[in-house]
Amino acid sequence: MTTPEPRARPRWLNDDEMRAWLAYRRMRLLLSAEINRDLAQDAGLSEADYDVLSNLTTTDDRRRLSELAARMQWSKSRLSHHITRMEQRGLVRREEVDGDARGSFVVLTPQGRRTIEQAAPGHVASVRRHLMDRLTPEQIRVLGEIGDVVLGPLEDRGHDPED
Amino acid sequence: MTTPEPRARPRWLNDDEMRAWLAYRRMRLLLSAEINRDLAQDAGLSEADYDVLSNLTTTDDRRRLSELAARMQWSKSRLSHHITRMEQRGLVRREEVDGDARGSFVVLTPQGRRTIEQAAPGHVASVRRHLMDRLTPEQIRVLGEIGDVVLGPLEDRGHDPED
DNA sequence: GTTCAGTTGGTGACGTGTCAACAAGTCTGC
DNA sequence: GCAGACTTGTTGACACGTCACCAACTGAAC
Repeated sequence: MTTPEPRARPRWLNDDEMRAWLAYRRMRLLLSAEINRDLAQDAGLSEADYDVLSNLTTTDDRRRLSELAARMQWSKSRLSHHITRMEQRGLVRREEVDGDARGSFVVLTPQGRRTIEQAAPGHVASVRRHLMDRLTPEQIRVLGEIGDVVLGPLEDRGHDPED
Repeated sequence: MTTPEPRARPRWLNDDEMRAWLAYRRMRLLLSAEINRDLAQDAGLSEADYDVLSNLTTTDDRRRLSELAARMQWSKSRLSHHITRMEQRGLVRREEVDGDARGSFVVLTPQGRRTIEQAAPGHVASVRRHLMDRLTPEQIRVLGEIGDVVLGPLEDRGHDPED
């Protein structure tokens, strides 16, 4: 309230910055909605489901819950809840870990594997249709750059999505 | 399942495309979390709250619910729920519309106005700190461009976020 | 061995967003 | 004026994510 300088003269966003900020926010809202819609319609999956499944396709189709959470940058709590729901739909199941009675594996079921394999081509097509095929190679490159610059500081010392 | 061509040879994402796609998704997850955290901490608002309030600051600090929903590209249902919650916190209130008994205005309360005015400088600073000040003018320009290209088709003939 | 700090994962309560259904009101054409 | 179509906004059920908390377990120091 009384801190004099920080609040004093805010440097507002200029036109380009405002345009970029709105672009980012609208994409978060509309682009995500569109891609999620496609995914739900032709595979019955949410984007979150798709992510879990695709991060689970490895040599043996299983990962420790913590490892999976860290990899996806989800909180363990979020993942635990989500796994519970996916378990009820038969897409994954939990399994005990030998040698660490606290731990649990998340394992892709055959149905889960079938589902992700059938969903993948359509999902890629959807990402292409709504995003990639509208951008020039240069724009795609810059988008990647932006991610590196913005996410670098957050992924390191950032406030982890830990519980 | 048996449609031969569309599913046949999916054009997977190349390296730059994958990098851009991951960048977009990680930003959606981490950048949003960071900016929301700041906003919650120093103004007690969610990003959604902030948006509603800032879209409500006009000459007379009021808008029709539908108009506000369209402007924000929210569904009327979402907005109605959210307004109910903000109403309970004293940030906005509903008011009847003369001449259309179905309608209702959403009106900024004095407390709502104070809140947004106090929150704005810190929020801008947060957007700068986490995003804008990390980007070159060129990157900012391209991000705006990307928004135009991607959102154009969605905002027009897109599946409206209507109820 | 025992202690104790740290880790792993789960849980319940809560705020949020979506979807489908709905009531009430308005508008159009006749 | 009135039937039928459309609009406005609300609601309830549900899926999701966060937060705070917890129980069970592990591992290192002593």
